[in-house]
Amino acid sequence: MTPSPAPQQRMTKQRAAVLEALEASTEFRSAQAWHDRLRHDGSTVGLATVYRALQALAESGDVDAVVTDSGETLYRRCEAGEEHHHHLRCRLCGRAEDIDMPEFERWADRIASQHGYSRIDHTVELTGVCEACAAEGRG
Amino acid sequence: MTPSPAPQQRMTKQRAAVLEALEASTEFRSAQAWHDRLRHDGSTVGLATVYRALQALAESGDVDAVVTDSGETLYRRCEAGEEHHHHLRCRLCGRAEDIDMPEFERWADRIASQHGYSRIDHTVELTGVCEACAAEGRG
DNA sequence: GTCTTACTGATAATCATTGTCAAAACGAGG
DNA sequence: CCTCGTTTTGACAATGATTATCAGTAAGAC
Ligand SMILES: [Zn+2]
Ligand SMILES: [Zn+2]
Ligand SMILES: [Zn+2]
Ligand SMILES: [Zn+2]
Repeated sequence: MTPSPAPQQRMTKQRAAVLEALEASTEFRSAQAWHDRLRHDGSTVGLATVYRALQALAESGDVDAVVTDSGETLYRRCEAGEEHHHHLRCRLCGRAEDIDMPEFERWADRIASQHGYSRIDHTVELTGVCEACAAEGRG
Repeated sequence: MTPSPAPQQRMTKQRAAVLEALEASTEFRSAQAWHDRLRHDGSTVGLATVYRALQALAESGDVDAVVTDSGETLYRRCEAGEEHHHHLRCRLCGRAEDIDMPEFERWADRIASQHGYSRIDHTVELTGVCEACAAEGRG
C-alpha cells in the first residue's frame, strides 16, 4: 500500500456554515434537518456537502453522532471534548445531556473478556422526554 | 376509537418456516440474511413476508432485534423469555450472549429523573469479536 | 497571480425497508 | 369435506436516508 500522503483539510465557506449552525444549538438533528436549517438561514450549501461535513466532524470527534431505532443518524456539537461519554436525549426535541459512566466502561470490559470476546465496543443511549416537552404536553 | 376487534394470528407455512429457521440458530441476522437462508433451505417464502414475520415476532417479544451502527436491523430468537436483557454480540459472525444488568436499569432511571426526563427508554449493546472468530483470524 | 488539488452541488444510484393489491391460504361453521 | 369471510402472501413499485459521480469552483501554497 502507498504511504497515504496525509490528507489535507480546507476551511471552506460551507464547512464554516455547518460549524456555525452546530455551534448555535446543542440539539441532536439529522443531516437533512441541519441542511434545512442552513438553507432557511440563507446558506446555499448542498445536502451532500452537509452530509460530508458532518461525517468528517463525527470521525474527528468534534461532533457526536447517534443512530436512532429507525436507523437515522443524528448529530450535534460535542460539548465534552475528547472524552468518551454518553447521552440522555429527548426523543421529541433533540435536546440532550452528557452522561458520564466510568463504572459501566469497566464493567463492560470485564463482562466481555469473561465471555472470551475481544475488541469490545459499546453503545449506550438513554432517551426520554425532557421537562419542557412534557410541560407542553407533546408526544 | 373503535374497540379494536382483537386481531387474529394465523399459523401459516411461511411463519412456521421463519420460526424454524430462528430456532435453528442463536445468531443475529438481518431480515435479508434470514430470507436467504430460508430460500437456500428450499423455502419459497417472499422477502416481504420475512420482514413482516420478524417484525411481528419482535413486537411480541419472541425475538430480539438490534439496530447496527449502519442502521440495519438484526434479529435472533430470544432465549431469555419475557425478561428484559441486553447482548454481547460478535460483529463478525452474529453470535451473541445474553447479558443481564439490573444495576444499570436502576441507575438509568435515577439519572434520567435527576435531569427531569420522563418516559425513559434505553439502548445498551456490547459488540466485539468472539473467541472462534478471533482464532480464525477474521476481521 | 498561478497552479495543484480538495471541495462543492446537482443529480443519479444504492440499499434496506415499506406499501400495494390481486391471488392464495386459514380455519370456523355447517 | 365444502363454503365463506379474513388474513396472509409475494411480486413489484415506492420510499427515504445515505452515497457515488463528475464537471465546475475555490482554497491556499509558492
Ligand atoms: Zn424535549
Ligand atoms: Zn461508554
Ligand atoms: Zn464470531
Ligand atoms: Zn436494560
